[in-house]
Amino acid sequence: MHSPKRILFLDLVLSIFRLNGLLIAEGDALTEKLGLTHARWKVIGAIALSSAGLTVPGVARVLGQSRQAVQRITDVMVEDGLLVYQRNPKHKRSVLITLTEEGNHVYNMLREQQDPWVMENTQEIPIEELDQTLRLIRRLINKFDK
Amino acid sequence: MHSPKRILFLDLVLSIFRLNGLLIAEGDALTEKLGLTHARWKVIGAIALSSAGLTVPGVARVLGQSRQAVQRITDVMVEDGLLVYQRNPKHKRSVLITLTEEGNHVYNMLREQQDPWVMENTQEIPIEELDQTLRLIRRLINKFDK
DNA sequence: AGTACAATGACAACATGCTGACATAGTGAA
DNA sequence: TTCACTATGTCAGCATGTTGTCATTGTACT
Repeated sequence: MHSPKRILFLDLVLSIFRLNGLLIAEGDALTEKLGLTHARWKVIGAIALSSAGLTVPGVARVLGQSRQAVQRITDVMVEDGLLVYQRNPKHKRSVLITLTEEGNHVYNMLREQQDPWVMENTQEIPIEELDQTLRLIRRLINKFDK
Repeated sequence: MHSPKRILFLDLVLSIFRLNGLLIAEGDALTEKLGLTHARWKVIGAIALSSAGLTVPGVARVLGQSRQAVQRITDVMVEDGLLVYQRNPKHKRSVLITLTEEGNHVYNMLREQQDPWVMENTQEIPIEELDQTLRLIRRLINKFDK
């Protein structure tokens, strides 16, 4: 009933919750000077990583969020001049989101903050351990993502 | 610049975000019939696990959240009859939170849902892998939790 | 004892997430 | 082509999280 595995797994779940919160706080601190929040750097990151351009529901699928939540954020980011909606040759209504010049600039600044942060927090951790952990996390994601 | 480790780590971070969302969805689905939401079962779990009773800021510290957020949830849960505030012999203002009979009942039902869920999702995963992953996650938590 | 600092409760403003509902556009099969 | 189904944008309501502020209570040090 209270098997070691059960305890271990529940502990892992709670730790995921905890780490999630801490990572968001880290990211927010990292990007505070850029005027970004976690909702925004997630979107910027997703778009910057996509070569072909993404639609709003596309970003939502990548981030695993509702399209409505993403739409609200991108609407504000377009107003703020970080993103632009561009005609989508493949779809009359669903526009593509791309970074403006300013959006690209912010992304580059984000990278400048992020790189040393990653360095600092991974240098003592063997790459094999990171890899093993990522594999297990992915395995769990696949289990739950239906 | 785009070192494998950097990519791996950022991938891990994104996967943590993703898994966090999926776990919350899983928990919500699991406890839907009990009338719980993730904000509530987190609080119930924290209180049930503490033998001595917890204060509102105490729960907040355990969960890594703001005391205001926890206060809001517990106030509603007291109204709903799941929790009671009890005099704290050690502090005139800061009351202790305990489960009511109904709260205990709900927690037991939660356990009945949770146990098979844990079984189902861990049976193919060696305990060593869970342990390794938990250790790395904890290591990262300690790094960021200051 | 007195006093500065920390902890707590309470309230407010705001950001972000979800779901539901509706109209419209796109897609694929008969 | 037509028609059912899916995808998308939009609006609304709500749950949950954060931070900031203020008054009050506790605590610890001199």
